[in-house]
Amino acid sequence: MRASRGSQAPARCGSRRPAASPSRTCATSPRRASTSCPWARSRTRARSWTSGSTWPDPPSPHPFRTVGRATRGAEPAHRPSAAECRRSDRAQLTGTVPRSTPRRIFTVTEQTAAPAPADPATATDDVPEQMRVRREKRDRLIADGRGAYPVTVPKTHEIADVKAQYAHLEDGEETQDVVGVAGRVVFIRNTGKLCFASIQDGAGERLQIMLSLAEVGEESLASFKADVDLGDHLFAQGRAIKSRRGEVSVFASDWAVAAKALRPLPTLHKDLAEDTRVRQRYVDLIARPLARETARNRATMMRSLRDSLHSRGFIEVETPMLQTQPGGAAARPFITHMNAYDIDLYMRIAPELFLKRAAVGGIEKVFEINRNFRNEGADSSHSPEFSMLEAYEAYGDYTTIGRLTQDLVQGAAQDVFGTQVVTLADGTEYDLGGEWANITMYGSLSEAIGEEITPETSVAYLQQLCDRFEVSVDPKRVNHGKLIEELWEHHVGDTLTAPTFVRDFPVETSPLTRDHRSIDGVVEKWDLYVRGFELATGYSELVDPVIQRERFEQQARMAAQGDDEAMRLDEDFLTAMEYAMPPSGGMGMGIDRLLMALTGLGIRETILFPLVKPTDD
RNA sequence: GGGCCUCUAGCUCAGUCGGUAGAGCAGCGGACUUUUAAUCCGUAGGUCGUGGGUUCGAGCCCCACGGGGCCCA
Repeated sequence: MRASRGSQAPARCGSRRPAASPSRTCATSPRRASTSCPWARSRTRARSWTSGSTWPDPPSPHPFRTVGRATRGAEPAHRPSAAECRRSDRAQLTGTVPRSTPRRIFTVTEQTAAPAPADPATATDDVPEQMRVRREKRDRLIADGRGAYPVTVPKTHEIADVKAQYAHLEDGEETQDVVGVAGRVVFIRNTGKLCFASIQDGAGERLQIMLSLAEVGEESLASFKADVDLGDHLFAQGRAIKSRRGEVSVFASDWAVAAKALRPLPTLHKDLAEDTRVRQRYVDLIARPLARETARNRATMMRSLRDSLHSRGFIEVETPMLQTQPGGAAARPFITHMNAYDIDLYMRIAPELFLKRAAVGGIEKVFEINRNFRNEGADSSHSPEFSMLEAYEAYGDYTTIGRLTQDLVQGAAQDVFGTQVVTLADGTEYDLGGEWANITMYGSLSEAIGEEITPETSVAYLQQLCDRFEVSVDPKRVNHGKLIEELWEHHVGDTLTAPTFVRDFPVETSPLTRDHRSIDGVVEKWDLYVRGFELATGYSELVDPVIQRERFEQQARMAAQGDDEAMRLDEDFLTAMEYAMPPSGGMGMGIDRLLMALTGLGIRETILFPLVKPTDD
């Protein structure tokens, strides 16, 4: 659907362009993923020598079990991580975390790891001092047998759980409850015989660890001071207490570096520079709460969309991303090559033509959320790869699909933020609630320029208007619809702030949309504008295969005139349509743009790992 | 495509009139058993995006290129 518009920036893909999410569904259920996913397969194989031919139990709440199992297997080669893993014999026997506190939780049972040899390529003088120092600390931890990258640590509690469970303690009150916690060190304060460290988990929850000379002993405390840095993953086991200053803390009886960081953390009190945030999102996620929040909000939003669609009986499908012929939108595709068949393939610019094939086949309420690729510019609202939701509803039309779209967006706002009045990044509020405005393209344009413009208005006159208002149009694409669209964007598009459906577009702009049921020259299409940009588009789908063929032929003529975004005739798609697709409403919505609409962030903030131009060194 | 801004220590940034480069954080050494961006003493750290040019002398002026941002088309 949303394809044909050939206008400028927003029009290009406007509606259908969102962002990205790494596709790794197979990673979440390793036991089931052995057949179709090569990644999972290789993982299974790699593991099988330690634990037999089947997968171990689901991730054990008692990491020691895993340790025991892992260390029983013969290490095939030098594997420092296994050798470094220390474990408690007692815990291994019982499979539980000891309640009484052993002096040393970990004892090295195998010391096969040779002290890491200095790597001449990296341990030389031209690495920054801080990296050299941290590498030396890593080497020392390994040489001492403490380990810098143990296989596992006996973590028993999440940080948030400890904080909640012991929040009631009085200042300075101590318990005898022993917990094991882990997180990244984000603060260290050393007052001599007592050290404080704050560890942070992936959600940004922080917990204070206290290490005293009396509790851990001189050697352990000295090692902590010497070898633990900001940025390291730290495990600590000890009693849950509340400090004299009222902070829930773990009073460590033992600790371990869970993973040594070789690079220093950036200053946590200042945001990273914009460019660094995007290029090193992993650092951004550690350092900036909004980055963490956005990644989680995106996940909530995706789940909300899927839940809303599933609850309405829609079925999610996946359609080809590698296509022999790009279609479903007016956009330039990426081209790639398939060696086996020695043919060029196109990365899809839209899923539309395949979703309609699915509708022909009887998947009548169907949707897909996935990536599209458009070989066009990249700026603050366009990414070359973006995620889009497309949905088709048999026996619906552009009105019912508009209602669905409003419900989806409002539901997402509700699920992510608990309200339909969202607070944007700049602090302003934006109201997505209520019934959204409906205007028509010709009506709103006529009103804006003060004279009646209709589908009958001549191209010559529209060209005059464009000249008068200094609206430039690519000469290769001049036609009634294109001129209307450009004039409309110039006069009306920029003025829309509240959520607004703009309905009834010129036929030339929408080759996959059916003619209006009562108005000649326009098609049943809307664009949804939110905060001034195009968020979604919806159609009463064109299902007459004869008219569809004519529209394609018209597009082919536009292509012959030099319009490189014109659609190409897709014979197999027409064949499918000749089996008859039920009357349907369809919509496409940019997922990245939806998150932008909900948060006020730029597209590079809503995409976890946006494409960035490589630096030149 | 056009205009403007920007690139300096691991990070965030200052750097005046062209005169051999600074701060905070983090790092290193030391002190400190309740800190919260701890504090105190000491200390190390630089291809100033890259390449040219002007100049006795360039982080600074000029040109080109590269990365990023903003605004326009």
